[in-house]
Amino acid sequence: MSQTRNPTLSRNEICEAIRSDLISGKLGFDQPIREQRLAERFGTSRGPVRDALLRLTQEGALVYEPNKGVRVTSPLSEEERSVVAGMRLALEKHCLSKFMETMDEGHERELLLLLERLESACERASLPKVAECDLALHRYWVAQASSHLESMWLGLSVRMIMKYSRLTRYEDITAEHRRIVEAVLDHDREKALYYLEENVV
Amino acid sequence: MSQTRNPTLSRNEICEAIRSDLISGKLGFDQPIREQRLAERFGTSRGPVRDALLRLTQEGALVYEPNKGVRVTSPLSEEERSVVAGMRLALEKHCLSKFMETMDEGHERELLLLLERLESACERASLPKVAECDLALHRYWVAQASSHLESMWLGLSVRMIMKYSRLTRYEDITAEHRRIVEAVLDHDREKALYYLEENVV
DNA sequence: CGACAAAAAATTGTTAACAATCTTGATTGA
DNA sequence: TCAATCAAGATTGTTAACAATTTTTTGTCG
Repeated sequence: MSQTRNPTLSRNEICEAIRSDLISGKLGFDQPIREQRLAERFGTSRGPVRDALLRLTQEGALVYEPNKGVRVTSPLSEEERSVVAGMRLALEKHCLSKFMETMDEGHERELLLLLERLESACERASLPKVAECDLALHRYWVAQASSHLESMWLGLSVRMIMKYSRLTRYEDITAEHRRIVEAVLDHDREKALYYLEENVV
Repeated sequence: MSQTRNPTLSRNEICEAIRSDLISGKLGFDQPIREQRLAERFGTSRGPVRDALLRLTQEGALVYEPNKGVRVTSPLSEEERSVVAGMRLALEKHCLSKFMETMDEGHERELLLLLERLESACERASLPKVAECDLALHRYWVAQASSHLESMWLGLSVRMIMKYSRLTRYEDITAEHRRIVEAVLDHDREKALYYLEENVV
């Protein structure tokens, strides 16, 4: 999908595109990443590509070694994973709670749209898209609550979802998120946070 | 101290130097940052400087706007601060605990060295140095426990300490950290985590 | 004097060329 | 055959020049 020659994407778009590939697991762990290849793919020079790679490195999705470039980071251990999941949950609970306080009709429409996309991806059983839509939905309320917290959340979440379970059943994902969104639309804070916890941990 | 013309620092060193300036509060909030000036200061071209700025942007210490460069990020709200503090505490507790399991004599020496530096900075009442040494000590056990978690921790901590209280009493800082380190050297896990919590929150 | 417009300066964004480093494969000698 | 050495290629690191954009200054008109 992003394999086609896209003429002149901005730094940020390049970053999102590579991150999407990482989330969807197109790139294996420890696989090296070549700047020139990416530059050709995105139709730019190596400069903007380097910027994007550096950013993903700081995010933790890539690992950098001097004079050797970057490679896909190794998976989190179970221990690390559970610590990160706890941090992500705390962060997201706060953001969802805050988001619900200031939510208007536009937000509600957007929420339903993102949920629909996720369900559509689940129906097509397209794992990369499912992972992407999953993150996009969660990211929405985090971003609305605080741009400061959004970037922190992104780093945590990308790392966690890179190991997105190949075993998860799609109907579960759909159901879990539908429950959250419905509680949010009902302005039922307790229920929303409860379902969120079930989903994240 | 880093104002002197340093010939050819690596990307990482440039990043650490700018981060140090941010921690010590040399740069005011919303103050724009010019690439050319930094390039001259570090004796390189704009390329490596851009890399460093981009990295600090992802870390959350700087904010980027297209065609306008970066500026120092605005302070966290009290709410955001408390969420971030909680995340940092959870992360650091896990790391300190893990660190204590595999600690050897070399680690203990390093710990005492870092503590001495912090106390020395407190005696000289040099706030920038105190903030830097404070972070360096905490960073040590986090880095030893997990390089994966180190970068996450760094982002959280830099943001928090950028608002390092001008009111904190230096003897408190010294005492708090001495208590933690002593408990660590005693292999008293419970006590170490307890004092850590008192210090971070 | 103030508001608007145009020119100038400053700054960021991108690129291509070159330097430094690492990797690979062939060659040589024991 | 095996190991060490060296050369060739590939890759990353850095730089300077140029393009695009923004900001500041200047000039003009009402």
